Amino acid sequence: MLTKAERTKQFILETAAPIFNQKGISGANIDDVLAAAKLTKGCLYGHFEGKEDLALQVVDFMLDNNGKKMLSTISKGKTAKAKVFAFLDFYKDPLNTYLKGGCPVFNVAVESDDNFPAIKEKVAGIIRHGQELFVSILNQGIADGEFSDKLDPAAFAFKAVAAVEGAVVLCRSMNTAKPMAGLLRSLKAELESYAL
Amino acid sequence: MLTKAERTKQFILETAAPIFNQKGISGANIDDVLAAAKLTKGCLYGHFEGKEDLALQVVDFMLDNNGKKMLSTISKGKTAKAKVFAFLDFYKDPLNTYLKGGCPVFNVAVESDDNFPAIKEKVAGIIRHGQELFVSILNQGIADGEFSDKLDPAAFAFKAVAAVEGAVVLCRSMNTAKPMAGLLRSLKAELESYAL
DNA sequence: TTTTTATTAGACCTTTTAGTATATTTTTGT
DNA sequence: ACAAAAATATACTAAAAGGTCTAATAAAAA
Repeated sequence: MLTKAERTKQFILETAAPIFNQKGISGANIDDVLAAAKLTKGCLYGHFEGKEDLALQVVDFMLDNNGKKMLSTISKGKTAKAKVFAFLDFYKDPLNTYLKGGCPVFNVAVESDDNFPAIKEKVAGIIRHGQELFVSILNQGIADGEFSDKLDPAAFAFKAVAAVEGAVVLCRSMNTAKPMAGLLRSLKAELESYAL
Repeated sequence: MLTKAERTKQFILETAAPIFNQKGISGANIDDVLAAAKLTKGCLYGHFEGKEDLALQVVDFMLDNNGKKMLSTISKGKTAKAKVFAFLDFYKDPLNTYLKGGCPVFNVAVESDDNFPAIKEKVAGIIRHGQELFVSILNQGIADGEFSDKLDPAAFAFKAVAAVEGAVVLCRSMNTAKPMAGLLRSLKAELESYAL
């Protein structure tokens, strides 16, 4: 069993995550988190050194969660095609993301870009790792005779992720999930055009 | 000739734009802007009601500029295909954007999403308008016999913008412009596959 | 159960940032 | 060039946000 302190810390991270994801690292403040968690300064500062530390751990928490969720989603697909489709469908409801405020990877990438070098490196690593995984899935698909070797795994992986992440932002801004459906259809068709 | 006050205001907006684009609306502060512009409070508050007003006008300034730049870029293309290619090439150097900090439309879209409803609506309008323009260019291309009517203008317009904008963020985070080149090639090839 | 230790509440302090008021300088129209 | 008006600098105040300290409470060990 987790100790009381560990549970409280976890609870703070869980409570802070949607606040940071929606308001951003700069926009979120300690008092918001405390009010949402119904906790007080003394408690929070018993678990975190300060806002910077909290922000870093919240980001870690969000990105780790996202990675796990993504992996479990993808692993449900048995074939390469099914894995890619599962990945794409993960983004089908951009207005109601499992974590309020859209994709944390992307949100953090945008904000950390010019402001938080340590966090930027962390996200960059996750993005790179995601690309590698995507590429390895497509390569497996080619090796298994699922796809033609005309398929450029790196190019498709990047295109798919860029498109889908960009689409989340566009959809959320315009307040409609509709264009996402068309995009997912198009990306699926594009992949299927390489099917053997 | 512009009055002194108008020039100063313009200068403040120009100075503030890269700061807001890089740090975000929440992350940017008045003193940053004043230091960069080598101006003082009294001056700034003579032109803007407060931070909120400044933020709103800086956003307007950035988005208007972007729109003008985009339009002039696109209008250099004579055919529909050339216009779309010009649009795509606009994004070819994501690490060195004309305005420091990446694409202001996207940055503002991400941050305003859950925090600044008025700004969110403004960006949403710009995105919608951009889509309409893109679609009308593609429709013109179909009407002119440049493209097959198998081309779905709305779907392609959304896909292209989402991909390119998403790619800017991914490239900036990973600190490499390389994948963007492949993406632009792929989007161009995709469009050309509908050429007659 | 009692003692010890860890955790949390709440009041307080500090720093940062936004905003104001007034004096001074600079424009601008005559 | 001069007077009126506008624009700007400087010093100040206000508010918000971050961070600390101590007492009280709750958890865990003896």
